[in-house]
Amino acid sequence: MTEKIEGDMKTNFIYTMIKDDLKNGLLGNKPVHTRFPPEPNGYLHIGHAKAILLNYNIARDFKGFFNLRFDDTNPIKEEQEFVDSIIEDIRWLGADWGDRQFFTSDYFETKYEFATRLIKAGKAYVCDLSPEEIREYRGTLTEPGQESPYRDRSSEENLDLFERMRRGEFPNGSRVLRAKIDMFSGNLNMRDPVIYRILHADHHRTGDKWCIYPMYDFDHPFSDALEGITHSLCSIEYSDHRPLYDWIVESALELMPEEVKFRSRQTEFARLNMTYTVMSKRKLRRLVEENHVSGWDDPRMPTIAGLRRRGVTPEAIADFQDRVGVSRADSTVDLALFEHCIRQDLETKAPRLMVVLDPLKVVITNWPEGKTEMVEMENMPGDVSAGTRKVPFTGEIFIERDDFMEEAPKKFFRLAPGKEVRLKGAYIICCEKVIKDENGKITELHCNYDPRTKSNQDTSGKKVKGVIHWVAEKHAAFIDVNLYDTLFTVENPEEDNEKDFTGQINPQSLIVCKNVPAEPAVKEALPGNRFQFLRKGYFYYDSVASREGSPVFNRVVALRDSWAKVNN
RNA sequence: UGCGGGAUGGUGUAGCGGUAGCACGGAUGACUCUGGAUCAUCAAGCCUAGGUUCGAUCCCUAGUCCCGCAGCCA
Repeated sequence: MTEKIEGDMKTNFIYTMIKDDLKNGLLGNKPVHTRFPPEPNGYLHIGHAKAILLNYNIARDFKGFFNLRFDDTNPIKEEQEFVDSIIEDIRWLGADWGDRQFFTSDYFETKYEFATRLIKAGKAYVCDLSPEEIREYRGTLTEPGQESPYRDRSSEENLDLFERMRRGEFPNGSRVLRAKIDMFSGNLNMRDPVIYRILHADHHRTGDKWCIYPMYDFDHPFSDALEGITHSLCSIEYSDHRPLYDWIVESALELMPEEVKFRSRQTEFARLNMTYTVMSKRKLRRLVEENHVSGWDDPRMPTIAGLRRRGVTPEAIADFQDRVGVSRADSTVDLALFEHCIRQDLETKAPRLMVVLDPLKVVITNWPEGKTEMVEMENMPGDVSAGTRKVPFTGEIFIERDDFMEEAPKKFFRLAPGKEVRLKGAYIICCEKVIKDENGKITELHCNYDPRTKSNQDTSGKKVKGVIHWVAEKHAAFIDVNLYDTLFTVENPEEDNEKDFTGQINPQSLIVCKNVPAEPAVKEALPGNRFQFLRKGYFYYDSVASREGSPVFNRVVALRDSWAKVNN
């Protein structure tokens, strides 16, 4: 039985490691404890969702805990606005941190104390080198650094200087506190890294209480140790920081054992990349600031806020993350996988509705003048419990313009002159006349219907290959619809470093369809509802863009379209 | 002659000494009142070269290619 449970567990290198840790008793009687440590300086995106769900799922699967900790060590970049959006996004994703919401700034005092102990232990010193000098002394990738002339100050002097740094006696950039490690290390991070800098700036939480702030490399491992994080997961670019992480944790254990809850360890995994999108905060910010999109929550953005407004469900995102897995290898996931997860989730959740996005009028010449017939349609094919609805059918309807072809190829199963097609839920019609304007544009079709072919009561014996959707003109409700395509025209917008990625933006990424006819049932839709517009895709009632009485629907994702493939 | 990572079908990911599996994507067919969904079938892979072994994707050696690192950012 245990084997069965083990078998159900995900098989990735992190789960394997944790199982081993548990088996080897590395955690003692401590439960597995993870965390997600966002810096509140921007919006979360789908790549963050990978990290959030990975950490959260581990805590869930191993019956442990998951913390949310804001990494707010840099007052210049961080804002409350982002704290709020991050909380909203993580909640929406379904990751639950219970009451364990922390700010790294909560521990500034403890961290200061730790720093002073480091100084007393001769493991840190105040350095007066300028930023430029520090860079020069650091050496290069291939050459070792050289030691700072301030490296061997007495701990009394260091302590005094550090206290005065805190008191605000020195200007920004004049001095820093550095860990005394090894200027000759092959790992740049170990060359006496800066651990505190002077920043006379207001912090979004601590206000003007501090004018010195810890650096990530000092702060992060220590916060993990304080919170008892057992497995500190981060992305690959932090691999080089791991020795420093361990140095800090070991030092904390040695100098501050009373505060340290666990000897945390860092494990790195590859971040998520997706085709047809960019993921870096900097690039996403440019898209917003240069108005290539309408904002952080533009439905074309890979941000959580954007995906939510697009209409993607948190379940689809979770499923996607499960399928993507986690490894240490660089990878770019095919957007098609994400779209598949979305479709699969919505397939059984989204009731069907008929909407014509590009209307072409059809007059049914033999339909009794003025007659409206209510036809019954399933809300969810294959799911009787979802019930049916009545849809009005009349002699003047709209069909999709591309469901008609004047000169149709053999494989075209829809309407063409002299050819028959079924109107979904209603009758089979045959096209008898094409009406055009002076420019040759088709403005209207005249068709006749076969009264024997009513859906579910068909006595004609006719078999037609094509079934199309329609909306009765007289009863139509009108809605606005946004059709989205990928924001970029190329799979990897960042591939060519010479070209700016904004040059690859897809001019067709948003197509707005105004006042498009929909069956009257759409009037009962509520903001936040999702539907499948028959044959057109899944759509989301966008509460942000909609106004009273004029709903806006965003296409979450189109349906798979095998005709489009045949077609080209 | 810096340090640290990584290479399994088109894409993502399992397998860690015993016939290379899953998913997406692709192809073909069936079914269908959504060219949707569903079902069936097929194509497609271990970076290279040596070595160890009865047997290597896995272990060893030597390469190749790719990624990250020189903020008082995180």
